[in-house]
Amino acid sequence: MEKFNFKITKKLDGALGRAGVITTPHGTIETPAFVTVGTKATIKGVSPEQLRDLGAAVVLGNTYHLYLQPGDELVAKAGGMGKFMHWEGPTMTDSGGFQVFSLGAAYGKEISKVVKITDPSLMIPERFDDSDAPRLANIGNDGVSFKSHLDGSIHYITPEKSIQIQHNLGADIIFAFDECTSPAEDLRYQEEALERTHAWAHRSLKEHLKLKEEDKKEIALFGIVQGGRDEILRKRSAKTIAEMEVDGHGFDGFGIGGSFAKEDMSTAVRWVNEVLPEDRPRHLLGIGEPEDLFMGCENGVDLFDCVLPTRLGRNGTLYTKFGKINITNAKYRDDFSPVDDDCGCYACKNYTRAYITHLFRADEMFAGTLGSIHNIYFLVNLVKKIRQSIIDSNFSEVKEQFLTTYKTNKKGV
RNA sequence: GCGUCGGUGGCGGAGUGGUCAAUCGCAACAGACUGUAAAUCUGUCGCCCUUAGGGCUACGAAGGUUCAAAUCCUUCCCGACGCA
Repeated sequence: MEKFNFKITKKLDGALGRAGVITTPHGTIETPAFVTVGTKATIKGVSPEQLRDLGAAVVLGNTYHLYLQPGDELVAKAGGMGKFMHWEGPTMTDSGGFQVFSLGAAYGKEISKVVKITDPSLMIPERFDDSDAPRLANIGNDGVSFKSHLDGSIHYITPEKSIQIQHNLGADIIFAFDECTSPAEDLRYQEEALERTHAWAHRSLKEHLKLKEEDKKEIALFGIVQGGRDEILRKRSAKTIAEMEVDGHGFDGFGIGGSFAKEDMSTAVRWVNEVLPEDRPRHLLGIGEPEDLFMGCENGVDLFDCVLPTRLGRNGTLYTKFGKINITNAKYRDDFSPVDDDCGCYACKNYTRAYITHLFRADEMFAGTLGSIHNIYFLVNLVKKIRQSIIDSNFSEVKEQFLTTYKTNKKGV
């Protein structure tokens, strides 16, 4: 069985970017790569065969969701998440740290991971003051108390518990339990949360090494860098996580977490990747718009995951080289061209916009499948092109060319 | 022919004297979505003026009662059912 490792094959001149290969027990991942999100051990609406055929390399499942349903022990009994879901390639699981945010501070609110407001501190306090707002995740220093959205039962997740669940799920790469903070939080809170995330990272690492000793599973653990939008915190976090060790063992790679204001993202990523050691892979958690992918690759990110291709694909928004289109718009009813005439995906090679808009209008399940296949292909392939451009030393040209066309946003073309 | 019930916005269907341009659902139109509480959510949805707001035309048709009618009365048209 191949052990986890990461090799850099080419670096970007004058920037942090690089192309490389991650090896896992279930195959290799050529990086940079777009990781597809299969929260509940399925890419919503897409079969593993379809996923493989469109060129995806990795699937990311979720600790919290799989722990609640069907239960991590059942998944272990099935032979691990990959075997359970019939995905033979590399797998990852997220630790549940994002649910600390999405079911906590963001619960019932219009806050998302990437905020539109340039300066999140300008968010209207009354709107975001949630001290007594209901939430499904409540943070303590030792762990997080979750109230299940499925049946209301209470579950206390500690770093140790998250790692135990993840070892049961048995992915090739797992993440330390962290606290993804809201962009609306002030610096004082970000700092407090960061200390907690660091303490949890240490406990995660310790538990992981202990379990690895016991279960002999070839699982790699990534530590997560947080720190909000503050330079000092981000760099401190990167340094802390990078240097963190238990019995001489550190993290196998890194996650860059947290939520951002769109404009902050590139600086935050740069701050972190300037500090993180070069020889271990970096995963920018939950980010995946095309312009973000260029930004991340340029700034030394090796892995991205994002729900956007599947969520948008299911909801009728499709990527094209001219920007995103809403395929349910009336103008596509009699448009017999493919979604994107340059696209080589199954949906574009075989179906028209008219047909896909019909499927959406008729509430047919296949609509979401075709939309997801197209969007995943689009993003997976975009990152592959970026990777190739790093290898071919023409990243800037490829970026410039793509983004210029993409921003024209010629809807209807 | 007689009787009963009913005719409301693209459709279904509330409302049964003022707070009704008319609840709600569907359809339609548009928007949002970034480690998935999401095959979800939001907005618009009679016409005109630029939003707050204002004006106009509307609840089968035509008359009428009333300060005020989708709502009451009369006649007519149409539909369902019942009796001949």
